[in-house]
Amino acid sequence: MMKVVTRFAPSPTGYIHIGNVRSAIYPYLIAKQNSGKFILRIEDTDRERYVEGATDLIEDTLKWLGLEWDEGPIVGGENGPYFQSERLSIYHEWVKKLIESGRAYADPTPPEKLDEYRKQCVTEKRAFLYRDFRPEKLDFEFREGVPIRFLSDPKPREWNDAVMGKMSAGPEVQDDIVLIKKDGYPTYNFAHIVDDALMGVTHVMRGVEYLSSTPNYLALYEAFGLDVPVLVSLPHILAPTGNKKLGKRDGAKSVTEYREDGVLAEAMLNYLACLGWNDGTEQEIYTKDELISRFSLDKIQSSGARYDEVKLLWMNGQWIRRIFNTQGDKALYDRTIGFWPEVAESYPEEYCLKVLSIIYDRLKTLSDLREMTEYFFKDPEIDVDMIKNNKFLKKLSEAEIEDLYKKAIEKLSSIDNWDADSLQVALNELLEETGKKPAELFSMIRIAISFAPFSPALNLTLETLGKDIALARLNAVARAI
RNA sequence: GGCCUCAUAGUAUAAUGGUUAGUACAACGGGUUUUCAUCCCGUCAAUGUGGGUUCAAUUCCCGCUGAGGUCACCA
Repeated sequence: MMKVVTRFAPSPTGYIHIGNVRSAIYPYLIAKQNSGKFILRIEDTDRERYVEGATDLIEDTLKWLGLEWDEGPIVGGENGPYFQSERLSIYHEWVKKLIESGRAYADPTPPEKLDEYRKQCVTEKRAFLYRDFRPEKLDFEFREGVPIRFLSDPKPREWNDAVMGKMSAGPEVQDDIVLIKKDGYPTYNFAHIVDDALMGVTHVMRGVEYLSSTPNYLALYEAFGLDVPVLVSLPHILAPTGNKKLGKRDGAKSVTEYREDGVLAEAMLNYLACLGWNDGTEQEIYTKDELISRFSLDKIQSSGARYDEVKLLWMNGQWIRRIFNTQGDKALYDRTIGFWPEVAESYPEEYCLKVLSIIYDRLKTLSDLREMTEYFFKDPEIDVDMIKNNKFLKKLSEAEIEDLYKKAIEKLSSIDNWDADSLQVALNELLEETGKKPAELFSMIRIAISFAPFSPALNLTLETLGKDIALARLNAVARAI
C-alpha cells in the first residue's frame, strides 16, 4: 500500500486561529493513523502579505497542540526545501514543461485591461473567464516579468471529495489560471500541485473555499499526468454570531492565546477535533491517541460548525480533572506553573500542591488559580459587610455573631490533630453545641478565613491554611466586628 | 448575476425507509451538611418549506426558501 502523506501548508500571514487550525489537525490524525508522514510546508509566495515571525507562530502552535511534523522547517526532510520561496526554480522548471507541450503561455495583458474585462463581465452578469479574452496568437516563451497562464482544456469533470461526496463541474468553471506571477513567484494554484506531487502527498485537506477551484486543479493534474490525491474539503468554522466563517476580524484569538489563558492543549485539540466531526459514539472526551485511532474522513460533517467557547471551557474543566485523577496531582501541578498568584511564589511546592488538590475541581481554566487561591497565600482584607450582608448571616444579631465567633475560636483552638477529619468532627460538635444550621455557622467561618465569594470545603480549607493562620484570621475578624 | 456547497433543539451532534428522534454544552429546577464548583437527578427544546416515490420519509428525488463559498498576477 502506498504510504500516506499529508500536509499542513499555511501561508505565513499571521497567527493560526481556531478557524483555520483544523486543516492542521485532521491531516495530522490521518497521517498518524496510517503510520504515514505529516509535512509542514510554508506557502510564502505572496510577498505582499508575508508577515515576519509568522512561521514561528505557526510552528509554536503546532508544537503546543502536539502536532509534530515529520518533514518541514527545523526538522528538514528528503523533499525540501519546505518554504515555497526557496523552490522557485522547481516551479519554473515545471512550468517550462507545460509551455513546451503547449499547455501554458505568457500572458501580456496589463492589469488595467484585466480589470476592464472583469467589469465587463459584471455588467453582462456572467462569471469572469480569462479564456474568453485570450489573445488569438499565443506566446509560448518563458520570460522574466511576464505571467504564465495555463491553457485550459474545459470539459465536464467528475471527482470525489471525501467530505462532500461525488462532485461534478462543467467547462464553464475552468479557466486559464495564472501559474507564475509577474514577479516570478508561483500562484498557490500552481505551487501546491507541484509540491504535493513532489512530496508524495496523498491527501489534500483544505477549507471548502477551494472546492470551486478544484476543476482547475484537476485539469492541472491531468496536464502533468499526475494521480489525483484524496481531496478533502473542510467546512468552515463559524463565528459565534452571524453566519460567516470565523476569522481574525471576528476577534478570533490565536490558538496559543488560549494557552496563556490557561487552556490545556489536550482540551483544545479535543474540542477542535470534535467540532464538526464525531465517531458515531457518545464519547466526548478523547485523548490524542484515541483521536488518531478513531478519526475518519467520512464522519466529518459537511456543513459548517459554530465555534462555542463555552463548550471549550467545559471541556477544559473536564481535562483538568482528568489529568488530576488519572495522572496525579503532580502532573496537573506541573501544568499550572505561571498561573498562580504572585504571592504564591515564596511558598513551597508542597503547599501549592495541597491547595491545588482541594481547588482543582473548581477550575475552568488554569488562570482561575490566580483569583481563586489568593487567600491561601496572604491574609485577606477584612470586609465586615460581607459577613453582615451574607444571606444566611444577615438575620443574626451582631452580638450573636460575636458570640459564635468566640465559640468557634474556642472549639478550633482545642483541636490537637489539625487534620480534615478531626476538623469535621469538631465542626459537627460545634453545630450541635450552638444549635446553628450549617449554612450559618459554616458561612461565618468560611468568610472569616477567606473573604472570597467561594472556597473549597470548610474542613479542607482550614486544614490547608493551618491552625495558626486559621485562628489568627478568626481572631482578627472577631475583634473587628 | 453564473457556477458550486450546505440545512436535526440556542449550540455541537446521533440515528434509521418504521424509534417515545438519542447524547453533550447552554438554560432552568432539584439533590450531595455553608458558598462556588464537581458529581448525580430532572425540565425545556429540533428534523426549514412545498411537492413527489413508498404501506411508511427526518432519511431517497425535485422545486422553493435560507445560509455560505467562488468568479485575484491572495491563499
